[in-house]
Amino acid sequence: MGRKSNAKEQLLEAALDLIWERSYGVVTIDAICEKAGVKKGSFYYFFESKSALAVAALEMSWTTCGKQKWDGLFSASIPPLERIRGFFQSSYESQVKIKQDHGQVLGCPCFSVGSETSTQDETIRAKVQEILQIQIRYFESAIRDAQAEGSIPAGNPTAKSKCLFALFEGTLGQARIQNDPEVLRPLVDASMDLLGAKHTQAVG
Amino acid sequence: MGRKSNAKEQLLEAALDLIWERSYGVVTIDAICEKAGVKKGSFYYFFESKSALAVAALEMSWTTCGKQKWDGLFSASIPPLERIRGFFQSSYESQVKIKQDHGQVLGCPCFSVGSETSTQDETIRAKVQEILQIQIRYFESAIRDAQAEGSIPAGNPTAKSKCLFALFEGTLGQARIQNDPEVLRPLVDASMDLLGAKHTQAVG
DNA sequence: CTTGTAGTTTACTAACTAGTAAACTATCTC
DNA sequence: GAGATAGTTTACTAGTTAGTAAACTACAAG
Repeated sequence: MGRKSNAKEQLLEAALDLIWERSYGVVTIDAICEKAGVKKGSFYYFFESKSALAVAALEMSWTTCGKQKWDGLFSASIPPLERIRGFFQSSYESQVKIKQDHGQVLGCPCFSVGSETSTQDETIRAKVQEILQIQIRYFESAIRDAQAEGSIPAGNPTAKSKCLFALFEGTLGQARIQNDPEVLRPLVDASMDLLGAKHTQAVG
Repeated sequence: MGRKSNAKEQLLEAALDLIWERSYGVVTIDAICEKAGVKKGSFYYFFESKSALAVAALEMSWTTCGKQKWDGLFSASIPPLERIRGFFQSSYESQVKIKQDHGQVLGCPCFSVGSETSTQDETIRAKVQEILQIQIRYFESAIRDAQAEGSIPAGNPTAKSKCLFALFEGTLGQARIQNDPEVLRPLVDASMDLLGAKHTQAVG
C-alpha cells in the first residue's frame, strides 16, 4: 500500500558518490538531494541526518557490492597466496577504472570517511570500523591457509593481516593523494615480501 | 614600522589544531578566528582563503616542528635499523600523548588532510605531497645505510621506503579510526619484518 | 609631532545550509 | 470509490558562512 519510490536508493547512491569523490564534511544535504533528483523533504522522510545517510550508504555499499567482490577474490577455491596477489591486482585495476570514470583516484571510501569523521561522528566511526574489521578477516584467513600449506613461514596471522591491511590502506591513501593508480602496482609483490613468500610468476 | 602582531602565528596554530582534531572540510574560518582570538578582518589581511591558510599551516608545522624531530630520529649517528625502530617507537609515544592531551588519537595531519582534500584543492594536495615525499626520503636513506652495512638484505631502497611509509600511514589511519594508540605498537617489529631484518632486542 | 605603514575592528551583505510543517499525490485494499 | 498508507512537494525559518569595505589604532622614522 501507499506509493512506490526509489528515492531512498537514489539518495544512498548519490551520497556515496559525492562523499567518495569529495569528502564527507564538504558535501551538503542539498548537494546530495540535487544529485539524487530528490527534494529535501523526501530526504528527511527517509533519513534523520547526513550522518545517518552516510552510515546507511557505507552499509549498502559493502553488502551489495563489496562483499561479493571480496568473496570472489578470496574464494577458498584459489590457492591462498594467489588470493592475496589477485586481490591487489584487482585493487590496482579498480583504481585505474575509477580514475578513467571520475577523473581521479578515489581510494577506499570506508577508510577515507572513517579517518575524516572518526573524531566527530561516533556512528560513522563504528560502522567504518565494523566493515574494516570484516575486510581484515579475509586477509587473515588467506594467511592462515598459506601458512598451513607451508607457502609462507609460520607467524601470527592476526598480526600479519592487520599489517597487510595497513599497507593496503596506506598505499591507497598515497594513490589518492598523488592521483596515480600506479602507486598501487608494487603491492602485488610487496605483499608477498611482507609475508615472506618466495617470488613466483605473475597472476593471470 | 607599522604595528606588531602575532595574529598570523595564532591563526596558523589554531588552524592546524582544529583541522587536525576535526577535519579540513568541517572547520570554518569563523571557528579558526575564534580559536586564534583574531577577528575575521585580520584573517583576510593575512590569508586569502582557508586553503591558503592550510597550506601555510602545513608548511609551518613541518619546518618548525616536524623537520627537527625527523632529523633527530633519523640521525646518521644512530645505527640505521635503530633509526627506524626508534622512529616507530616515538610515533607510538606521540600518539599516546596526543590522546592524553586531545582525548583522541589524531594520526598524521598531513596524510589525513591530503587524503580529504586531494580531489578538491590542488594547492593543499601539492603541499602535502611535497612533505610526504620528504618524509619518505628519511626512510630511504636509513634503508640504504642498513643495506650497506649488511643488516638487511639488498633490494630497491626507494620501493622499500614507499612500502614502509604506506605501512606507517595506514597504521596511523587505523589508530585514528579506532582511537587506540596501541594499534601502532606492532610497527616497531613489523617494520623489521618488512625489511627482512633479524629480530633484535628492544630500543632503549 | 606628524606622516606613512602595518595591523585591527566593526558592521555589513549575499549566499548557503539544516531543518520543519503542512498541503498534496499516487497507489493499494476493501 | 472511500479510506488509509506511503511518499512528495513547496514554502518557509533561523542560523551560519564567506567575504568585503571602511573607519580606526598603534608604532616607528624622520
